[in-house]
Amino acid sequence: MTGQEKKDAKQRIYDAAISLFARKGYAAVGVREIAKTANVNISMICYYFGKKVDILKAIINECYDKYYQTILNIGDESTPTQERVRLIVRNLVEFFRANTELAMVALNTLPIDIPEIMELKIKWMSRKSKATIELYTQLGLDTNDVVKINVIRAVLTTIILEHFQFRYAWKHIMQTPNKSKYTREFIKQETIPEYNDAFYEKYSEILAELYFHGLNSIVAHNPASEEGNNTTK
Amino acid sequence: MTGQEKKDAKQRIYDAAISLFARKGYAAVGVREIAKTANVNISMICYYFGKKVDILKAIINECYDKYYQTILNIGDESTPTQERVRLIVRNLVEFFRANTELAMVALNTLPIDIPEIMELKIKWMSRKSKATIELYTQLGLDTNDVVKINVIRAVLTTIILEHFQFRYAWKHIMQTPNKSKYTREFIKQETIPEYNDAFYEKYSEILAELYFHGLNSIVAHNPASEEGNNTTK
DNA sequence: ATTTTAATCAAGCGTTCGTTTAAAACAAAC
DNA sequence: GTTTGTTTTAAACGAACGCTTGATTAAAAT
Repeated sequence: MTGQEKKDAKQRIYDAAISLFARKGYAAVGVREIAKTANVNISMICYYFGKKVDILKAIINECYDKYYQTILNIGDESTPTQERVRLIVRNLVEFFRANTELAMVALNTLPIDIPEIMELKIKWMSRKSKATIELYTQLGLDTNDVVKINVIRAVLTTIILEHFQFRYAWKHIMQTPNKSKYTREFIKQETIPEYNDAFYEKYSEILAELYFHGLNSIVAHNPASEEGNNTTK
Repeated sequence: MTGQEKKDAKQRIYDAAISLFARKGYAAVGVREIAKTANVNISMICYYFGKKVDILKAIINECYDKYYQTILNIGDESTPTQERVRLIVRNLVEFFRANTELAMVALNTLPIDIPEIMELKIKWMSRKSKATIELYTQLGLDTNDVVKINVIRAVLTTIILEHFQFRYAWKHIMQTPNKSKYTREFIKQETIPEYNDAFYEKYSEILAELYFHGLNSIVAHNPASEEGNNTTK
């Protein structure tokens, strides 16, 4: 009760940063804005995190950590293939639903010109590649076919992330008080459901269906006019 | 020959901005850096574009304009469905291939806190929604089923964009002189093909396959335990 | 020959950036 | 009640930010 009622300053800074980075992007948010949102002094950020980029590091680490717990928790090779696909879709959807802003920041931030972030992302992507190979093999996919791998590499994550980004943007569009002509027209034209449990149950089911049958079709796909240029290391 | 040899200043500013925005993100790039890269004085940017945000507007407009030329150029309803899917995938891949940086900037920039950009994007997205309805109908998709629409809404664009973002990032990873342990390990572990015409022909074919069969599976999908909660406006 | 227009430049406006410092406030421990 | 270590504060550092100004140049139009 001695001030434990409110979250400690570090957590408030962290939460404010996630929220602001998600909405504006990492570079567009200043430390002063984070401090103000978190109701702390500017130098608290330095005190708890060091540099601004260290907040981003913490965000990326938390996100990928949770992300990999998610995709690893889909049973082993004894589980039927379609069931595993259903599980991975369902888990991913739940992950993004529970960590929308966290995932938006971690997955959207362009790392190319921030070497430390680039390295961090590469470290995690390296893990992911290894983790997914096993699933691809079970699906019957030729993991030496670089084209097929390039097509499906990040399909699931990307599709789901895009959905939550659209949902996130939509929420902000609706909250904007003064809407332009185009915006009002767009709102009228789009049919947006309630994003509740029922929606995401159906969403996961349909996405799993699409993913499973899509994958099966390219596993079976062997073009006639192609010689084996699939192991071009 | 009177200085027409080099592109005019406005074009140099525009090209520099696209390249820098793609690599670092809009907010992380300053006008001074754009001017320096374009080899012009800072005030030329104001002279030709006005505000910094006006460069972004021009980029977004050019991108979406080309984008819609692309997705509209896939024949009409008399064209066989699978052929139209093949066409739209092929065209989209060619579009992203020819305009990678332009598309990265236009599609990745977070618009929520820049009202003018938000409006611009909404204007274009509104057009897209209308344009794709016709194709969905031909595919046999129930366009009143908000869940199915939510699943496939931006699937194609998102998948292809992700591929080119990965390719873009990979190029920069390889160009970095001092690579860390993780990076070297990642490079060794990944098999990256030559991204030439042959690759993208096969890539388009496989993606079209995945998309077509995935779509067909969800068109046919009618869950038993669901009553009609699909018109929840 | 004179005026108009378009293009370019150096310099600087006020503001905000990420970061740091040194000291105050506070807690618990002795 | 003093000490000790943690948390918080105000103030300020130099650098970079977006943007503007006023002068200069060269070509075009009159």
